[in-house]
Amino acid sequence: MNPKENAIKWQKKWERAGIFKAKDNIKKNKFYCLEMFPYPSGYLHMGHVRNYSIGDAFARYKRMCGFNVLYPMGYDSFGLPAENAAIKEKADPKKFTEKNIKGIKEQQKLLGWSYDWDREVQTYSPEYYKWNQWIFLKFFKKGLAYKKPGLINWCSKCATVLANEQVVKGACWRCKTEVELKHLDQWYINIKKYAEELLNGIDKLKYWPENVKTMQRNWIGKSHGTTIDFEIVDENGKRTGEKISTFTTRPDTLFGVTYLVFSVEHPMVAKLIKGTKFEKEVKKFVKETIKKSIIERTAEGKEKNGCFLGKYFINPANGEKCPLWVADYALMEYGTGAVMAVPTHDQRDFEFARKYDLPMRIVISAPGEPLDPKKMKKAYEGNGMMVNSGQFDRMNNGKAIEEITKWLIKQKSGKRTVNYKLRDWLISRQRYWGTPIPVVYCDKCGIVAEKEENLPIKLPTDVKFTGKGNPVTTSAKFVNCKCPKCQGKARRETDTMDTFVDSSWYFLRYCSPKDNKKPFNKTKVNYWLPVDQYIGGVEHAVGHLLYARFFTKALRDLGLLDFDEPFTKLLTQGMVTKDGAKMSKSIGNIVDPMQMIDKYGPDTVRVFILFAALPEKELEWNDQGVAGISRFLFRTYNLVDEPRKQKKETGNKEKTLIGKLHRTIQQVTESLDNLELNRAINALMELVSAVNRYREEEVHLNTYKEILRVLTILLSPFAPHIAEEMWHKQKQKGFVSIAKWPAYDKGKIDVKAEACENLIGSVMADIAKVKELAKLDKIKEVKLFVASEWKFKFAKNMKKLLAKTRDVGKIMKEFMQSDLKSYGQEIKKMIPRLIKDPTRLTETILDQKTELKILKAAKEQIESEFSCKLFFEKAEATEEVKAKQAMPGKPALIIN
RNA sequence: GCGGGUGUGCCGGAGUGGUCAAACGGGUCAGGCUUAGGACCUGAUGGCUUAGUGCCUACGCAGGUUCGAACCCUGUCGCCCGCACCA
Repeated sequence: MNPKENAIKWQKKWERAGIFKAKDNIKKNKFYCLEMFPYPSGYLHMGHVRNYSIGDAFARYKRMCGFNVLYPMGYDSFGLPAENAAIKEKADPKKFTEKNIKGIKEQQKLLGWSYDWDREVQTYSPEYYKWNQWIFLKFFKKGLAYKKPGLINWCSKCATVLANEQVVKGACWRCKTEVELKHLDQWYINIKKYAEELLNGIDKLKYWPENVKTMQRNWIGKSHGTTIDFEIVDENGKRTGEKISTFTTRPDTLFGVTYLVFSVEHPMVAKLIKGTKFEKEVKKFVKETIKKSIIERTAEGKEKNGCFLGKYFINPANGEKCPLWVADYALMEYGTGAVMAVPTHDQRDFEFARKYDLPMRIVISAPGEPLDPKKMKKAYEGNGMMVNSGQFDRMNNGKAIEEITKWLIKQKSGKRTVNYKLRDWLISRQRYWGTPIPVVYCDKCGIVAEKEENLPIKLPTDVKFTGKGNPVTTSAKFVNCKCPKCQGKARRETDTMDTFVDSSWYFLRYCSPKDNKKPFNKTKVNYWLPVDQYIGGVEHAVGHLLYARFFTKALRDLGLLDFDEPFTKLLTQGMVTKDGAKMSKSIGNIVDPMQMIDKYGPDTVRVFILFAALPEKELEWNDQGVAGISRFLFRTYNLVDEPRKQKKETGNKEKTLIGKLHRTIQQVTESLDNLELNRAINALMELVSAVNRYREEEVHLNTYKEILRVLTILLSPFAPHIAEEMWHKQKQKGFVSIAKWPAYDKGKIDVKAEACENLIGSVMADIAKVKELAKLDKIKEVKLFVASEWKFKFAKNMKKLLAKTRDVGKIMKEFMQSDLKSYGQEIKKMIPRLIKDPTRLTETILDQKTELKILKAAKEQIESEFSCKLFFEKAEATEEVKAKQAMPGKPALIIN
């Protein structure tokens, strides 16, 4: 059998029979297994192979368990690479994308992943992005999508703005270019409105990995605090009538405020310095700071810089007049963009105050020696007793947070505030290959939404890719349009949507991919969703996974669906590495899945990648390991390809092998349920070894057949093509891919037999030794000494004891006081377990008959193989042996 | 700094209170079978020892709980990942 040819053969048969199609059958139990759809880069890498092999094994398993399984695939096919290719190679992005989809799909089919291809979704098609636009309009009408001027992240290389989530360590997530800040008018989606629900919802995601949940919590970044207003005064203490708001989580330190800083982008800065002698210097400072990149500004351990504004403010707590500064360490994006500074109790303020020699005052006492602002080397950020704080003195600072907030509210200079780090999602992109934002700008009517019936607003095709500016703007036909409201002349929005919009709801489209009236059919979506198992990379923890959750909630509030969370279970698969590093072109350690398939066939690649590590852990690619899997699969296949001649008599290994089979079913089933796929394969390997080891006369033909039949079923989620071929060779009907998953019978799992295995193991070891000796012609007779009597005696006594009393402690005591030597250490080890679970007594300890049986078999084997004679009666042991065998344990081999 | 995770033989990884020198696979070594092949089969693979067997050491490090700990608790160190001048 050629594994690759065999795979292709069965793939064609599956396709013809259409066995993987999901039915919108509302009565049957559904299971929605979803993988993060790929960006079609044209080739499949090992990360894909891992992701989809996990999903496929699971989808196949669930299908075989009788679920109505939805297992779809699609392509996240808008995005920059296609457009960059267009610029570079003068290709059409559409053709480029279609070519790539074709390529990647061929490879996916070759791996035998059991998708329902009828439901394929491609985000670049007008039939799909029409609904992006439709949803956008719904959001727009609800105020969830809006345009506003703002300070945005700009990537000069990609020539577009980026969402917050797309800035990684101050650089563009895609090209790693340092991000600049710019003031621009941009489209946003009001995800912040859902911040609270998104945060609370995390607690309900019981089956999500902890790290992903933590990342989302941190990203949303909720903090409770107080907004405090300060009145601004001039040098003489005269009120200017202006107020400044600050956000703090530590209102207890209010009495320690000695100055206040604005961020350089704060709009009040310019107002306060206008026409003063400070104007020139401050402006210079602000300009220089803004010019610096985010990376530079947020570098670790960076010295803080600032500039005095020439104005002051009044601390409402003590009426003190303190200076106003602008500083580079205050961030416009967080809180109000202004910070009340408490040098003694905040490290950043401390550093700043030291540098510019600003006053410090202790307001919270630390335990131990009293704090001295002059001697302090760092701020004290811990808890303690309030001091220098008027009426709040001697209060615990935790209580003071509450009391001072109450007091501020009463004074009308403060309020409780909940602050989030999460910011609204910036979705407009100044690029071509994306969904056009369906609005127009009319001189008369302003921003006007397109009419629904005009959708889709198709991407223009008469554009030039110059590499400069947004190509969409080069299409006059597209830009110049009519206002949907007044029919007058208007300009069309040329920005396109972030591709993360596309992927925020694609999993809904799979339920009714051809619907041309709605983005998705509500009934079907309510049937299939939420996704039961989602699988993908952890890199989407705060991007895609948060957006998709948001979309679900927003669409729910639009009445389009009836659930709150899209993904019930999430698995983030680990990286695939080679030589200890992530596979990458630059390191040159890439393993091409296609080469592996040519050499070994898809089953080997799949099984290796599932077996080599737990799905969520890092996986080190190992060529030798792959060869090992290939051998395992051949060994398995050979069981049916070259069947042994079975006898139609009941053999002595019957029970053992059936027990092993049921144990395997149990292990594979349980492992699959927990997505521990490596362990499932592990169990299969053990079964194959066990089947390989028995002898013809040991098992009845029917038993043998049944074992192979079930083994084939168990193998099929992992190595479906080989399993099909095996199924076929066994003359089974239909496809094993949709065969019924076997149930295991706990009663058939022969615990006794399993315990025997150990014994057999040791006997076998002895046989091996005998073999060696036999070869050397050194023995004529072999005596096997069995000393197992003690076990049964002991067990009996134990049973009696347990029957008398249930006081385990007492038994323990009695036992420890008794003469251990007479029992031996073996027994000592055994006791507590017996106490723990007396019912296992008969299971753990073999009955004498079984043990003798095994030994008899071993004896026969040895005798026939080596034409020697073997004794194993205790009585035959010589006195000498008895003496040496001070501690009888396992059967021992005596060679005369 | 904060948060999440992790640490077991040559390697990947089992094992989460007792029958454990540690499953299964890979590698290596020895042997078998062979129309010699990257196929298949058997055995060995912590240390010291034996006729059989047994003993010692080991699960990052240090303590603790327990009759008994790789497993539970405390502290500590290393590694990986995420966030980070978030007021």
